[in-house]
Amino acid sequence: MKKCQYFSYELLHEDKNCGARYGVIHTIHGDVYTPMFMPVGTCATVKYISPEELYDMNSQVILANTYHCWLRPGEDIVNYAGGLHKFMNYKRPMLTDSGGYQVFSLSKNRKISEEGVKFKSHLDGSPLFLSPEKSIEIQNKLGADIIMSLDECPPYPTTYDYMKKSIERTLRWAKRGQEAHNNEYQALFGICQGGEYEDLRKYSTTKTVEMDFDGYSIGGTALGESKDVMHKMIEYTVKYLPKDKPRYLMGVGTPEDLLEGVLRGVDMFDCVLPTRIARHGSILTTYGKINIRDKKYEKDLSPLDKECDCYTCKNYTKAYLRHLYKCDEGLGKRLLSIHNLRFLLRLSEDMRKAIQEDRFLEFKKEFMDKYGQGKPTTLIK
RNA sequence: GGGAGGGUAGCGAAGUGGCUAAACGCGGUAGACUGUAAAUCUAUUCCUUAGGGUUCGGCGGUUCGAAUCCGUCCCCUCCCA
Repeated sequence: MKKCQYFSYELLHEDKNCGARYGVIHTIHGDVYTPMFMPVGTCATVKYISPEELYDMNSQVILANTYHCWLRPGEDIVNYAGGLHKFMNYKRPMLTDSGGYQVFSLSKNRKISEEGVKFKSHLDGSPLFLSPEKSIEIQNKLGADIIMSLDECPPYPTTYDYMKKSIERTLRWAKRGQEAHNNEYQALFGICQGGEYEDLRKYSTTKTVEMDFDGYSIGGTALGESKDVMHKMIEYTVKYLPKDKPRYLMGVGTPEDLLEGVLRGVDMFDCVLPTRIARHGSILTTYGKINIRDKKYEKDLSPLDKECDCYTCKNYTKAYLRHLYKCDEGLGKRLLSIHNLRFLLRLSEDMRKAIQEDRFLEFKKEFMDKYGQGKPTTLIK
């Protein structure tokens, strides 16, 4: 195992009134401030968005996905090109997911064993085998600043017995991945699972922490559980995490989920939501979610969100964006994605500021008072 | 002037006596989307006071029953003169 000497986390300030924390992560590609939202670029690109546009919207870390990059173009080609940063011309820090989420999302096409996961490629059905060692090997070649240990992400709900077996196996996989890790420039995060079961969350978390990772991820949330359950999953995990390491809530989420996570001491988030829903016409605004497709915006010459400072809001009207959307023009998807990403990045900035001033709770209430005035967002049944 | 084929919902297009208010596609109107198998998926789309009402170029027939059969008129496309 190669321990990373180029990665560290500093807790700069804790809000006096809640668990929210402001910090900085040092990497060889620069410093990033937390709490932060990380845009997802599964196939080594944030869909429709260039690196320059990401810098402009003050994006810090972006993600790429091990499973997808493994299939195309292949980790050796990325490595030959000089790693993900050079390959895709992104100069800021990057993170790769381990393929653990595909253990969940491709569940119809895979089989889990102690050794690893057998997949059928979603592209052509060809057989694939991903082990903890293989995942780390691929990620070592991809060269992101932060990499993830391969985990099993069981669906929600999962029985207690299965979850117990699953977290035991994920712990063994974590150990194997740690031993396989062979790139001193990369920080390795362990992933805590355990579903909604308090004792399993505690067990998974404390055992993972004992292995001394560079940071800790909270997995298994936002899989269809209620908000209450999600909040409990976060609490059951954060409780056992060390203060001097970053905490990453994987796959989350909505503006309200970010606020709830930060309130409970989470530092990092990622989610496909802003980009995916943008491509489908849904827009996050200060006053709630809207759909640009709706006829009421046909002649609306105002920006998507009057309080937004993004490139799209500074330059384009709803009427034009609606037109682009309805014509299925790529520029529409790009402009809408820019807005939604900037919305969550700006929310992150505002949260950091509020925490430094010990007024996170007030900020959260003010934000939700406005955001809730729009159409209620029922993202989880 | 002669011959042939057509006119079905906003558009394209099935259907050729009852199971047809009428397949399907597009377009329209809405909804969903949380570590991306996602430029995807779902609902809805003649009118309606929800009981019904009015439709398949127009009009008139045949029939218990017609978008479907018959007559006639209008219009469109192609070929020959």
